[in-house]
Amino acid sequence: MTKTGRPQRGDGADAPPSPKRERKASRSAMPLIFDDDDLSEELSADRKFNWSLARGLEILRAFSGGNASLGNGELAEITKLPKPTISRLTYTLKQLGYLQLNARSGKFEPTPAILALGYPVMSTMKIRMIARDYLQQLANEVGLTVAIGGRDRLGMIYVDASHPSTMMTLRLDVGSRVDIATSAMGRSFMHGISAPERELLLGVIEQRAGDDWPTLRDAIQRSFDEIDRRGFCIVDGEFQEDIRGVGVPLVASDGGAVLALNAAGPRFAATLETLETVVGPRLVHLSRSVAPMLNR
Amino acid sequence: MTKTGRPQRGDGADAPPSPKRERKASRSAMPLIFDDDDLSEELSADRKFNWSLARGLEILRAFSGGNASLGNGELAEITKLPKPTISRLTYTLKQLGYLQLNARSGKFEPTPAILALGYPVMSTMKIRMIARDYLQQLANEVGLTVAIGGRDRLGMIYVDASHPSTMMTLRLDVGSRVDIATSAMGRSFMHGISAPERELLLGVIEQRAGDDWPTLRDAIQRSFDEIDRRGFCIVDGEFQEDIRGVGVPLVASDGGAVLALNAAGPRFAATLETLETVVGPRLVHLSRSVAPMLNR
DNA sequence: AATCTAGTTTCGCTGGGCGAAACATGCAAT
DNA sequence: ATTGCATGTTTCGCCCAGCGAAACTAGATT
Repeated sequence: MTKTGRPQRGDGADAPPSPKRERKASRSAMPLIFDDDDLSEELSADRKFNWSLARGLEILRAFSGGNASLGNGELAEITKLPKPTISRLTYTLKQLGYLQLNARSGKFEPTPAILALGYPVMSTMKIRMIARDYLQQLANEVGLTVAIGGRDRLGMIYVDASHPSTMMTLRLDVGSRVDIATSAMGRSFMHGISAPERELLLGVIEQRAGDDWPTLRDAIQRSFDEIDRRGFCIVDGEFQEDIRGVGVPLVASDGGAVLALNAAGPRFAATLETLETVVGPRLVHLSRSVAPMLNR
Repeated sequence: MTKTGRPQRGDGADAPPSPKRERKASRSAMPLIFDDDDLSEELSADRKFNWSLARGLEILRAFSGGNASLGNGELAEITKLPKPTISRLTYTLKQLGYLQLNARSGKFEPTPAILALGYPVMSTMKIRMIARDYLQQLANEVGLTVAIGGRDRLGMIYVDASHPSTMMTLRLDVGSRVDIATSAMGRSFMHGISAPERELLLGVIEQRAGDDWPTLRDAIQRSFDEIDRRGFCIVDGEFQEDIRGVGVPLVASDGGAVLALNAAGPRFAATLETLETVVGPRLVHLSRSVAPMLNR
């Protein structure tokens, strides 16, 4: 969130000059990606874009940063919005039942009501009904978490996840977020989308990567090659130290939705060989079986 | 959503007089409950309340009405907002990645990104980590869906749910919504909250119930009595024909969060006697075990 | 009492958001 | 082609909802 706002109250006699505000011209209206703190740019001068809504949602997102509860001050910090604005938006969200004020700490915390927003997503995804049992079965067999994910900005969100009955660590559940660039799931997803979309995404990833880009680009390219060759890719320790996983694109046969499958876990849970000879092929098979059912 | 808006463009010569607009005085700023289409009232003149945000979120909620995808027209219908407003808000939500336009149907559908909003709720709820295995175990043993839920307006949202490995029907999952007044879970929740809050809620439920209120009130009272007597309540076929369930309040020992547990399924899955002698007591026990862990 | 920190409220301004109406588009029936 | 209907977008000018600087309030700490 940046959108600076408006100058105000230049005020009486010798008030300090309010900081200069720039207004940018909009360029495009592509899918739009942006990560973290950066909406601005594209939308600054878009007459159709409603900033109040965007800001409010950005507040809800702020809680994904690992903090269970946040005060107005912290929210102002995170979102870069002025305090009064935060105050009013949190007030609104509280009235709507999406946030509640923890009397003890004086901070806000998200409520179950927010889950209701996500329900339509989960319930209308046929795959979940269909694939659920396959996921669970595969998870148990290979001892890894098996999940379906879709894109959110520069991350992949777990839409469904099955854990093997044994695994206690690495419980990434529905709604979890993994990086799109360094995870097997993310790369599989990127492989599944159209070329222009992919280029757009990679462009943003490049920007974010900075100096690491050459390395990252090569790694991504290798994953793409793997998928071309045998349908799946393996990522070992790039997304997170000591985590390895397999990814497979999941593309609706009518070209509609694009998702991705993965199977992942701590290194000790699976050798690279197992991933290559057993898990990968199984995932590919799973993907082929459910892809035709994705069409609504 | 009602908040009528502003008159405009009374316009040239003999234009039809734009409809009169009333502006209401605000009354209170209580927790606020409202269901379905009715925010208005309380907030109309609240300087702190941001309507754009509320409207935008209302659009996301509209998809909970069972429709997987909705066009701007339908959304206008449902939310009672004028078309241009809908147009802009859906545009904004699309830009933010929460909605995507299905090219085939020309309608919007919610995306996985929305799940990311709910993740903080799920991840910070310690109970989920702790109770998860108990839930699953109980679910398998009694052959019913066992869930934890919190309130959302006049419904209860499943925060966690475990299905018995056998059950294929009635898969109410995380994010599912059941009525607060006619479900065992809902009534258990109401039993758990403070008296003033409860009265407030019952007031709204009364309004919504209309002529059915006397019957409903008695049924709710009976459930309250059951909970007083033995810790749980049983509801058979009130929430939904052929569904029966047991509910238990789940109150943090520090009085913070209030949730509820339930175990439910189709009638054939459990006799009333089983619910009374086995499932109920087990749920009560579960509630007692995890309640102390609710404090953050 | 003085200083910090955290949040809320005031206040005046103004441009962001608004809806009526006009326009565009798509599809069917005539 | 034309008309009609249904759906969605864009224009346009208005104006008040929302904004942020600054003042204020409330606690906590020194």
